[in-house]
Amino acid sequence: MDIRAVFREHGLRWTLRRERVYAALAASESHPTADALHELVGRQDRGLSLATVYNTLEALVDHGLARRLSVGGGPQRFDADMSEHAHVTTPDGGIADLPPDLSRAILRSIDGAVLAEVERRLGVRVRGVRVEVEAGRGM
Amino acid sequence: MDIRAVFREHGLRWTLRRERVYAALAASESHPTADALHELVGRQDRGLSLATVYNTLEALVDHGLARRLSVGGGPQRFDADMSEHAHVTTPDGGIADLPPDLSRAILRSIDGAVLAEVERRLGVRVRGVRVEVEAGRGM
DNA sequence: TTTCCTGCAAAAGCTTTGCAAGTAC
DNA sequence: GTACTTGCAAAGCTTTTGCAGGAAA
Repeated sequence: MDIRAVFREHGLRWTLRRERVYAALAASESHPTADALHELVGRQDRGLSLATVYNTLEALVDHGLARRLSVGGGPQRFDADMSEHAHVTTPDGGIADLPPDLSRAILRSIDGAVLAEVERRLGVRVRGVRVEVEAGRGM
Repeated sequence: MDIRAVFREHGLRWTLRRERVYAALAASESHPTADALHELVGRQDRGLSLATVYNTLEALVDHGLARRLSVGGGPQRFDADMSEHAHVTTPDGGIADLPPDLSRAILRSIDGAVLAEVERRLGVRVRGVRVEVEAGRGM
């Protein structure tokens, strides 16, 4: 599907730079940092500035086309996969998707009634649940 | 219980500064940042440097007396409550504990068999599962 | 006595911002 | 034409580090 159309649907102005950053993010498996994307896209597009990558990522997040992943410590990582899915974090600071079936199994097992109770007691709306499996080294 | 003894049990050298930082962190409900702790403890202990707060927090984390909380964006937050518990994050970047019973209900509902499957397929050891409920504004 | 901790100041890393010029709509 | 985006450079904020002196074990 045309990226231009995706942007338009999300109320985001199209530019060639944004398209490239978004395409690279969507194609990546590794939940890259802004710097990694700058490096990656910059190989084809020499003039791309790091500031534009940051601005683009913020625009993507604001318009619901990407997520910020919270990792303890290091630079921020981004993910263009907006479907509900869980992550695994490794001791060296890496982060990866859990295989889709396991992701689903975990997320489905969380009882909706408990989330409704959270809403009732805290007076908030639950937007989603983030699940991260912390992996230690070896077995 | 004596903080000195807690440190010793965890193989962490005791100093008055560390005791104060740890006590303040343990007493806090708000998952403070390093800067917030520096400000808080610094009211009683004027000479405390921010570098020492950072060093202390790192030592606490390394010795299993505190956790680093990953929040998207802002400065790092810390938590001295090492029991398995879930958090709620608010749209303004805040983070709070879920009420204990709801925490338990969510964490217990995650099927151990699925985690065993994660270990088998990914060849890792599962150290824990982080759960964060994302709260939106109002209801 | 040995090893580690501390404050200070400087450095390093990540992210945001101001501005003038350029581009999407 | 208007409003938003861009690159550049500078600033801002968070975190780490080197070092000389001091404190814990």
